[in-house]
Amino acid sequence: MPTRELRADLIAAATALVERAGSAEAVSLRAVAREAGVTAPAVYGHFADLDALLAAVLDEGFAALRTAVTEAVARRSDPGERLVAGCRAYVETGLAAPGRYRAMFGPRRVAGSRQAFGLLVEGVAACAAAGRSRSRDPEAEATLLWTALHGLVTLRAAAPEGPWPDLDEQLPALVGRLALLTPAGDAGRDQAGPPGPV
Amino acid sequence: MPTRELRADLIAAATALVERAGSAEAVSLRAVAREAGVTAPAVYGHFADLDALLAAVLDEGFAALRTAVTEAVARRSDPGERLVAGCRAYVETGLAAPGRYRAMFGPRRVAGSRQAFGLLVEGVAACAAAGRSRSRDPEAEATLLWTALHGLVTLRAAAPEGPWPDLDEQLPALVGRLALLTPAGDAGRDQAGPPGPV
DNA sequence: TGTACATCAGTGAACGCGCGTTCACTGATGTAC
DNA sequence: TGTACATCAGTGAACGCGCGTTCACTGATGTAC
Repeated sequence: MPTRELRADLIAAATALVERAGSAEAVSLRAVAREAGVTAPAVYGHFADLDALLAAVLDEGFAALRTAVTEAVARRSDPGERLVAGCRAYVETGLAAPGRYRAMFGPRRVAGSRQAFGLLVEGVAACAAAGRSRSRDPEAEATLLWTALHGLVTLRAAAPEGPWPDLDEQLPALVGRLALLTPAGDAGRDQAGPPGPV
Repeated sequence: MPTRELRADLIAAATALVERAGSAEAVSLRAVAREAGVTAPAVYGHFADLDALLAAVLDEGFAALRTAVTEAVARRSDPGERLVAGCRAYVETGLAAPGRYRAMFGPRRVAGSRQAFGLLVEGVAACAAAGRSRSRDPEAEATLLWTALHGLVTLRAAAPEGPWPDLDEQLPALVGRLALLTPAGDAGRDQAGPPGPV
């Protein structure tokens, strides 16, 4: 058993247990040590206590979210596409580890989530500046968006058996409507209908 | 200590603990008994085990959600108003006991949530039938709505310190945009802008 | 190259604690006469 | 009205268990000479 890698192994083991339990509260220090193939006191060489270990797990989760969104956004230039791609990356990263995502927004831990929100505000504002969104208050639109994306991940995580519509349909509709995207290119397709009553 | 009321007292005690802990996993049978002013074995006279007790707590939560929505909807006749009022009742009931709400959608428990979804589909369909919504697929719109309402409750529950916009502003926008409401009466006000690019 | 020693990550034993669950019990309540 | 008895909801003691944390230790690794 290598020595200097134990810290990473412990985080990996704890991540697996959080995912399996679907919650951070149900994970014990001894269980993590067992999963990592090490005795319980060995944990204290790397973390002050169980809370510190779990905090590291959740921090990694927030970092994963941030990285995925940043990379997805960097790969495109059209503001509408960037917004949709960023939102999709957020949702997909969340759904790739739904138990961890849920724990990240669990009781008494919200940590690094506000950073992602900043990206969202910028994304909406960029769309508005480019005439791709009718938004007059990008922060309000971003709040609605974040709310909906969060709901998408957690609701699907809670009822994974579904039935759920295809993400490829649902997500552009959600983003298009909440960010008030206007119909150019792919995004906001569903805004095309007549605005008046049928 | 009265006898026949103990069952209700235990549920009330467990509800309080779930709320305080923000999660069902962190609640123990002995803690519930303590909170109810009774010894631990007394619980077994009313519930098979801790899981059964917690299930009763969550069932009450789903019943509260159902009742609140049903009553709010029954109090109005305009389909658009009914939809918004029902959604508001859902969110407010959830936020009144956010810990319990979170537990209701926690790992391995989803139970009675699909019923509320039926109400939502009907609400959107009624709006569409009355020409108050452009929806061509009420089930799809209802899914988006439920997703967003769920996100609204859980995200605010996770970060209660805010800052969050006023529900009176946020909720009609969310419902109006996702349910494709058309601007008549109060709801869907934000659909009034021009549909084309600025 | 070979020996003596310091370092220090992880071990194994031990502690006290709260847990879920069992069991024989007790003592209040309600009925029969 | 008064006594004897059945019922049964809740008690108190006990069990074995997994937990977080402590402590002295061990044994592999790396350095000094």
